[in-house]
Amino acid sequence: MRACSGSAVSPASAFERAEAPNGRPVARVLLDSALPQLDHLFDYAVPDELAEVLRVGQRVRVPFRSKDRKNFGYIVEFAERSEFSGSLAPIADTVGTVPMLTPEIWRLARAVSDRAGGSAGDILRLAIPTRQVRVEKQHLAASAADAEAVRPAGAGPEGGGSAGEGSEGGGSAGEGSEGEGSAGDVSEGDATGLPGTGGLEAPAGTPEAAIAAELVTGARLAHLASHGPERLETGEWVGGWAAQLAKIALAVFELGRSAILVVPDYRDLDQLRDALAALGHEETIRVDSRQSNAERYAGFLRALDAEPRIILGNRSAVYAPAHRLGAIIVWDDGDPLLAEPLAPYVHARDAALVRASLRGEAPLVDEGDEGAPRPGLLFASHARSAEVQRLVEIGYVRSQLNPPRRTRVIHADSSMTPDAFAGRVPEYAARTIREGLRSGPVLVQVATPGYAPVAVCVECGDLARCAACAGPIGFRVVGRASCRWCGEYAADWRCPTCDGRRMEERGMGSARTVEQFERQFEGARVILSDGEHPRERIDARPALVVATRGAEPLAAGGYRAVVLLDAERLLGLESLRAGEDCLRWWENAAALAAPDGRCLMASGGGPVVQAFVLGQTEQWLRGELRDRQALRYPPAVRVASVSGGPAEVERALAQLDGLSGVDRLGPTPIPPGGPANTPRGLVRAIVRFDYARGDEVARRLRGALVADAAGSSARSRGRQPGRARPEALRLRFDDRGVFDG
DNA sequence: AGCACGCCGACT
DNA sequence: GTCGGCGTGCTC
Repeated sequence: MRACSGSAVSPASAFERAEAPNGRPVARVLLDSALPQLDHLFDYAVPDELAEVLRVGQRVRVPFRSKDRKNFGYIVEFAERSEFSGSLAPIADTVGTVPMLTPEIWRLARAVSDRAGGSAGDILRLAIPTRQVRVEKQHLAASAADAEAVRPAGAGPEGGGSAGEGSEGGGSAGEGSEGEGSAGDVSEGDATGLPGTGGLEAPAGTPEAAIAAELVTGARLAHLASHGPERLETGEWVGGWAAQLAKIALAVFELGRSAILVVPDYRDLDQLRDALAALGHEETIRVDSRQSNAERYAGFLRALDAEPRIILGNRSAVYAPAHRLGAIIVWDDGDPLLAEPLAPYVHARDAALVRASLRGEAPLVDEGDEGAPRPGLLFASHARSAEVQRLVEIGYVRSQLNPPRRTRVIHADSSMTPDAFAGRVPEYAARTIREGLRSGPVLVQVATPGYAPVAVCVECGDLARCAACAGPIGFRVVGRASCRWCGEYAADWRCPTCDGRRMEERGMGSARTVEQFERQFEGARVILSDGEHPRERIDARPALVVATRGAEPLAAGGYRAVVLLDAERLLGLESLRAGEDCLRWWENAAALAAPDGRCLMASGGGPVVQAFVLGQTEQWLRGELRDRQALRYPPAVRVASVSGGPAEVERALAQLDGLSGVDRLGPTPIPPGGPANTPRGLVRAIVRFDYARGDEVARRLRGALVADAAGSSARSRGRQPGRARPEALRLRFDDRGVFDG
């Protein structure tokens, strides 16, 4: 029935499922606008001629600012009466017939933006792609044909859906039994003989099925994935994590629920897509920043259908609409790619947490998503983030107990290899590399891309700095020195200390490492993979792969050895998260080794290296979190940065007076210039607050921002047009970089 | 962003 | 008493 047989149940169209005015004369509309003052619902009259075609979630054009100026927006709800004292203007027009904003996504956008001090419209821009009329027509024609083919039996649009609803009733309360019951339905579903479901193995009884069964009852889990690649039935290799998450997502799907898989980058997407395809699931909806608009919109429309789907995408996939969402699965939430660079800068992890906490309470129409229980939440990774560790420690997320399989790690510290450098690597590491190369590929992870990260004066040895911006000079390419900040070539460089004219390379970038390896391991095939030229996959033949962190290719069968270089350099990065990031980079690299391969930590020492070598990363993380608790650093507390003109910032901070659990650092001047070319005279303060205070802090700072924006039109008059006021108040919540200087 | 409204100074 | 400039605030 419902699950895999989704398309056998004539699915009511999104239009039919959405709430109609039903005689109510008022429509509440969220306008498309970036202005914070307009981030609330505006009431409009439902005109008689549109009463039949208006639906909740629909895109509309409404008069705004004057009778004949029109603005786009979404209908969020209908109401009997309006609180607005003036007379209501009527909705002018509809945009298509598809209700694009589901009630769930509206509540999600509102909750997420409230938490981050931003506008709901900014979230909706991530959630809803731009409409493509051609794509929409195609989709509507196709689903009309589908419905036509199935409906004649006389089954109402609710037939299949409500059957599912019945067994779901106690879902959020029950534990395992609910999962078994539903899993039993699946084999019946297979009997419908639908295309695409034939080859699926019902994974009942597997650990993945057990996790899925928990997820659909609303469980929140943290899971450490085992190291090692896995060969798919198609012959392709993917990370074992991808094979496992694909099975979990598929098991959720077979319980009649949608699953959303959120991953950092497109290489992760490809692996999961392949793993799902190998399990027989080809209908995955992809949400990907590299897609064309038409592709994105087509996928979006499919996600709106009244059928469970597996949705696979990068950070904005967390906002995808989904029918009866059963699980949100986030892979490697510590990866900075999951941090949204657009306002209001909400991390996909936080959006997932909010989405998984929303329980449907709104009145339902038909078998709408509101009726479904809360989705489950799964954070999976090879290395836990401090944020998820915190969630585990406060008991909000449950840690999976089964210990992951881990590549054997060897530490070749300086005591083992007393300065025996024969080239780029110590002799012990060189031996490991040579041994590995006899039977397969070897991975060497290095800290820095390019040729050499640093240039120094040949005469006095001082660091070379850019004449234009004072940034550090390095060699991205052999012989070509350029500024690492602004990219300016250092052609006529002069040492400010000794007036020397020549500089030389210091340190080892990936390109220089390749150069050295070609000498040190003569005859070996040396392959470079870095951010600029990433290699996604390599074959099983012997090769020495030099990769920067995060750009390691997947090797068929896994690497014979994984060698981690430059630990001191990575740990020396001036970041609050340096230790946590290192553990993630190292664990992810070690996971690429073959089951009988080795991981060699070639240098370094100290607690982080020790934790990695001994496999005691959770203990280290616990200690780290305790330290941050004591220092009031995130994620033990939340932070918000408040920047702008000194007066504006002071006004905003004054709103927080008298709130307990809140303290502030600064304001301090923001240095003008820099990478973002900050204008002179701006200041920034950092507000730290307990999680319990988050709603209140966001509400008050947001209030200050709205007031500032409202008064801004007056103050900005007479200024050069087009440019935003530089001293305007800016808010940024939970910025991971605030303490990194 | 653009428009209306109101407060205040200057002028027939 | 009234016209109009400009600063302020609202937009259903």
